[in-house]
Amino acid sequence: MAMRKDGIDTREKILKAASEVFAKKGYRNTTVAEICQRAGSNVAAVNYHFGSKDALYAVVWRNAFEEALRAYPPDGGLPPDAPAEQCLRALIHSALHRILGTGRLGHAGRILMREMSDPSEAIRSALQDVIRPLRERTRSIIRQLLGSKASDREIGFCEMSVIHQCLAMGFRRGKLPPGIIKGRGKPTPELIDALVEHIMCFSLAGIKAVRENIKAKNT
Amino acid sequence: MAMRKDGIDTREKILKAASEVFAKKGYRNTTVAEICQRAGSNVAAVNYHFGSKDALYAVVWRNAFEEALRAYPPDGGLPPDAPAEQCLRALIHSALHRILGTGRLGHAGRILMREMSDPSEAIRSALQDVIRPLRERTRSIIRQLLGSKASDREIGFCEMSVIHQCLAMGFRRGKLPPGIIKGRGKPTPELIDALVEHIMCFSLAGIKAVRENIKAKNT
DNA sequence: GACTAATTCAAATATTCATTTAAAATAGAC
DNA sequence: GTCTATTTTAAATGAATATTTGAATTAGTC
Repeated sequence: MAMRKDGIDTREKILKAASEVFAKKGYRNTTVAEICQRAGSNVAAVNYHFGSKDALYAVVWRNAFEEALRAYPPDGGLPPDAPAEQCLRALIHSALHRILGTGRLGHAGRILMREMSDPSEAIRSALQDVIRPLRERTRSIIRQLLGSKASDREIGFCEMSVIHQCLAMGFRRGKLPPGIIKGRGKPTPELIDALVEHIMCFSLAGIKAVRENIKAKNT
Repeated sequence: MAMRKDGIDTREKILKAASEVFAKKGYRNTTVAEICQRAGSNVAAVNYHFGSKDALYAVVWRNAFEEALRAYPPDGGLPPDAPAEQCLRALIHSALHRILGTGRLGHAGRILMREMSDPSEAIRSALQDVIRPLRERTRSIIRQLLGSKASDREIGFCEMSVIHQCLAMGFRRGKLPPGIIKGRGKPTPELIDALVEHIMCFSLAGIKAVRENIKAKNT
């Protein structure tokens, strides 16, 4: 007999609930019980529908990531030969939205963030597969901006400087530091845009300075 | 009767072992059993000498933090009226050493890092007490560099840009990304110095660019 | 409407850990 | 050397939580 509609339903409800809780608390700090309670189902449902907490986590991750990348592609829809500066802006825009986005679309970013500082065996390799191409793209853009004389180390340092400005906000999940926003609310689209502008301005100047340094060293 | 010498001994051994394990794995992922095994003592020792895992963690944190701050003071020994640029360099130098330092002196930084993305109730308030003055100092330096026209938001953004470049490396504990160092080893003092220079160069240029932006807006 | 495979459910099981206990060992004061 | 408070130890306890089980329910097919 084929899958029943109510079965598909609770599967979906669990997926949704799990997404929310995993994104909010991380893998280790969420219990199957909490997921099921939020989904309005029995605790056995997770194992019935997904096999294990690990497997559920992997599915949640894949779904969330694919959805977020579809909503905010790292190339921002730019043609492959767009100027490096535009590509950088698109990259920052995409990263910030994936990390700060409220609702479903922010889940992947927040899970990724947690995995960076406390990797869980469950999705380690899947995560690497996903990060690698993103990093390659970043490095290629920065290489263009730094010029052909840049060493791997210089590119690596700049990559780190740019990306971690984007990740920064993710580490204070929700609770943005005082002085940046008034209340304690979620980041508004307006704030995200302001952040994109700030990181662009800061990073372009930083990269240019590093580039000058390289030039000075090579004379 | 006073404390016995062997008692003091195992207390010390546990403190040392706990420091190492907590710094490496974070609070939630370390077990009392592992600490005691590494210390060569019975599992009951933690509770006998410290009362609980929580309490042990708090002592470890306080010791590690005080030691690290003594070894790498955020003002780098500069006089209170030193120019802002020098203060910024000292701040970055201190932060990087506390985060990347191998051995004992790196523990506080690594614990702090973990607490940022996954705070444990055990030391939440102690942590805040410690971070507040550091942040105040950072903001004050950045305020000087940005000029008096800078808004709280602009200061906050720049603070974030600078500090998270320093934190960046901490999130890849040990495993530095390829392209930055050759092997997979621990960060060498030489690498740390290079990082300080990079972050200084990148950040000063970034801050200057933001400052120009502010000036342009105000005309 | 009866049948059956899919799903739900409550309870049981198993595992991992922190913490407690109470007896045994021992360092240090006298 | 004896005595006692301190410390160590192995085992017990208890709490949290993922997973399993088997019976009960139910949706969909004929």
